[in-house]
Amino acid sequence: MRKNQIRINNERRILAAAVKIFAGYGYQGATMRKIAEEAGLPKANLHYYFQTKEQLYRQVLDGIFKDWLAAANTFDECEEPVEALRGYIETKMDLSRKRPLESRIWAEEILRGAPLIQDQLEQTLAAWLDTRVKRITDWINKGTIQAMNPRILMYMIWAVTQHFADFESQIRALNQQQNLSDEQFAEAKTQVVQTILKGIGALD
Amino acid sequence: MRKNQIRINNERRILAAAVKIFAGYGYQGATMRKIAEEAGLPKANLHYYFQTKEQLYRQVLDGIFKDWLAAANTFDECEEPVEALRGYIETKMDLSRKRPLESRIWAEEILRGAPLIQDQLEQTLAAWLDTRVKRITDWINKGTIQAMNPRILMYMIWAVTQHFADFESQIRALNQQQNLSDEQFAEAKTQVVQTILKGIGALD
DNA sequence: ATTAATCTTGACCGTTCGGTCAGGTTTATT
DNA sequence: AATAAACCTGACCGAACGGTCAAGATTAAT
Repeated sequence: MRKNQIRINNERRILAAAVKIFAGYGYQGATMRKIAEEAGLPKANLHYYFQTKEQLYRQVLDGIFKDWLAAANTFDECEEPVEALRGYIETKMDLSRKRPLESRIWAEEILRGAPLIQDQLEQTLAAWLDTRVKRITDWINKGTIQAMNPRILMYMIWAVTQHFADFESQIRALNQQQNLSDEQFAEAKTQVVQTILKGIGALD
Repeated sequence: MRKNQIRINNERRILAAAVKIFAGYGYQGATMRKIAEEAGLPKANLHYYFQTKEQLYRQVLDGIFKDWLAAANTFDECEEPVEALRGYIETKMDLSRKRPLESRIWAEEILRGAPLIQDQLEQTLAAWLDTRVKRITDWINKGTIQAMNPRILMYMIWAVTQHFADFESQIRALNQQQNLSDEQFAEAKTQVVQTILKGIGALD
């Protein structure tokens, strides 16, 4: 029962190539020719599976968005703010480390004013954020963490964790032209968690 | 003694238009036609003052880089970590608020791997960072702030402050389709400063 | 007033872009 | 074995790109 196997395989190949090229050149800078070359397929073949460049790009964005939301599981499963936030920050840091390309595509889309994902931001992401804001507000009301604006806290977490993916080339230039080693990244992860948790009065 | 007045005027107009268009569309998405239209000049005239699109883009980046470094004055003029860091963070936040376009151009350049400014990053910015790292290390050795990796602290500050410019469209989508009001932004500024300073043990 | 330098611009050029399509090949169904 | 469905692809298209250029207009210097 392995119908469509060809389609499944080729779509996967094309999407993987598209992630690389979109991340490396941006939406406008990426060309169907480059993606086809990266995928090892003729350009016309891409248009057989994805009618337009924009449609291919949308599917890439969809995949990123799903990973993005899935990273919140830890946040939801933990009762206490220290565990929940630590887990969420660490998961986001790991995502930046393991899948920086996706983070960069997302960042560029937002940078350009989110022309294609505005709806998703205003609907899905806004709802997602609302429920997390409520949880943080509960913690504040219970006195577990200090009073603050939960939205700004989330913005800070997103900013810092994604920075290690989005600004990788800057960090490399400031680190003797070397990407952060596993040890350096682990140190960064620890320090980010500590600084934020301590910064909102969740520690000591 | 107002020679070259025409040149000065037109270069300024073109550069201002270039900032808008590069920020709005990215390097590849920006076209000389759009910039010319924004500047209210014929396209051929742009090439009279700036030979190529890349040269125009480089000059835009140079201007941004200078502002960027100039923001560090507060940092250098203050003796104590709380003053110095608070001043630096606030200055960077104000830059994000008042000149988000420049921040976005910078971000896109880094996102693409910094193809045109790698040298500046490795030379000027690396040296700039080194001297600030030394100052922070002194504070740590004196026990004014807790032990940490000063570089990661700087990355965090950059990430958070620039996020409010670079991810403005995301923040707007999560804020009932409204840009942050002056009051909201002031709140964000305060919270960012408080969280980071408290997070590194510089407060209380 | 004359000359030189600077500035302006419409028309044009080669290249590359996203996308199309006809016709051939391979795979699945009966 | 025959038919249908899915897949493949070289060649092509109009549009838009960055950039050029010659010829004219304006400004500065003498």
